[in-house]
Amino acid sequence: MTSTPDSTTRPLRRDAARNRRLLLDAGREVFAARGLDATLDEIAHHAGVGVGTAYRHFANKQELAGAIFSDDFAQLVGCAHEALGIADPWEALVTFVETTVAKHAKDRGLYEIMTAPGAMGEPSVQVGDKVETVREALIEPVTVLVDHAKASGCLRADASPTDVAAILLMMGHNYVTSETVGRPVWRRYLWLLLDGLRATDRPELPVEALDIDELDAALTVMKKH
Amino acid sequence: MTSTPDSTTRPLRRDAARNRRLLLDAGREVFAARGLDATLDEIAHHAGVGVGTAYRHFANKQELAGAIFSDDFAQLVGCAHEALGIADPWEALVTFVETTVAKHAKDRGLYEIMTAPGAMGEPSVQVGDKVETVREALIEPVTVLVDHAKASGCLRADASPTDVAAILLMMGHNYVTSETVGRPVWRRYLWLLLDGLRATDRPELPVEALDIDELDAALTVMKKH
DNA sequence: CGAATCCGGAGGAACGGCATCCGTTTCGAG
DNA sequence: CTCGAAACGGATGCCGTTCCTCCGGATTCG
Repeated sequence: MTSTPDSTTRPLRRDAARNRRLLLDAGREVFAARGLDATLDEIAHHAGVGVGTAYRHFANKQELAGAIFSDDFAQLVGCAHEALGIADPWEALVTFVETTVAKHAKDRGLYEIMTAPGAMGEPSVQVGDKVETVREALIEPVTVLVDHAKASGCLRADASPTDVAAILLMMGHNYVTSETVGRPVWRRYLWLLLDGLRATDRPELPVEALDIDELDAALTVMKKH
Repeated sequence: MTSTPDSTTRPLRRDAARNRRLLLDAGREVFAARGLDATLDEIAHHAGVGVGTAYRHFANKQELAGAIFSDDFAQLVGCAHEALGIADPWEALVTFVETTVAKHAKDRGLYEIMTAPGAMGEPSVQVGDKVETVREALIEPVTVLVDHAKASGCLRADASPTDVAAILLMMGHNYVTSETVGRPVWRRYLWLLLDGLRATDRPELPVEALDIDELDAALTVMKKH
């Protein structure tokens, strides 16, 4: 009884710990570069370990992805709430959108996992005491952000929180482009989209925005490639 | 010598002709619905014929796709040139973009083939006497459209013809959404994008537009999924 | 009617990803 | 230092996909 062996937290052997870290790092890099459909083989090789090792540490890709991206999720949700503290409502909204998009631009895996719900083991975050989907956790703050911006008249009145999601979606195409041309072209098009969102005596948008259920349905269909 | 047998144009047997037509129709439908990566097997089955028949009529998917989409290409290029005849420069530009996008919304295959250069046997059109890529054929008229709109002050001064391409690209996400929610949501976001393009004392866009070569490079990379 | 032509769909070949298994190596407690 | 437990690694098998061929039998048309 010198060391009460805890059934849940085993004291990992040194090599095991090292390899686990190597795998996580490699996973981060590879997912960021090639997206979620990178192979565990690929990641293991990149980490300099065998595939078997990878599978001993993580039951499958989903688990690895979960371990890797949960931080980013938390950060993003945090950012949304921080943005609520910004005085200027337009700046608040833009800040959130821009940092999110910036993260996506740097990390293809993050974009894909946030964009393909349930595709990779239902991305989730700790918010307070309960665990939620990232999207669930973002709905509320984004709604507030949008409402404030509309109330203050800087965001067009016919905008909707789901429009933010749609924009995040649409931006996807620009990340690959930006990488291949070696210039953050995505900023141009984000700007363009945001300019479209601005309120300056613009005609009303022709079709009603998505509601949350529709958005979910749409995302779910998309994940099936 | 009653009927000089032409080596290039054989008089197709009746059933063969019928099946060929069936295949083309089925191809149109299936490509439109499921995109370019539909299987020839799928198309054949949908046409009510065997796979073998499909492969006797078309060496592969590319050939079938070519036969199917060349019409649309021609139409689109035609539309671009017609738009040049419209008096109001903004309306001219919007007309072209909107009809193109509308076609894409109805036909996922068309979107994909125009968006993934060389992915499916280099899409081409007859323009006058020479054969060009659709994109090649569109560059010139679109450039003129954009220039006119800028000159007349209705299009923001920092817009570029490649922005039109980028918009076409970005719109891709909205078609699946529109289908699944059963409402042409794509119109909303096209509108949003166009509103972003409008000229009303807007801050200049933060990053320079793509040039043609960059656009090509980007598309080429994207086609590799 | 008969020869030329076409049909159809079972199935072979090639591929790529996922996950396992087991002989070998490394760790670390005593 | 020794030895058993733990971890390693990658060859290997499995499975789902897609592409395309092949050939006995049906159709067409002169």
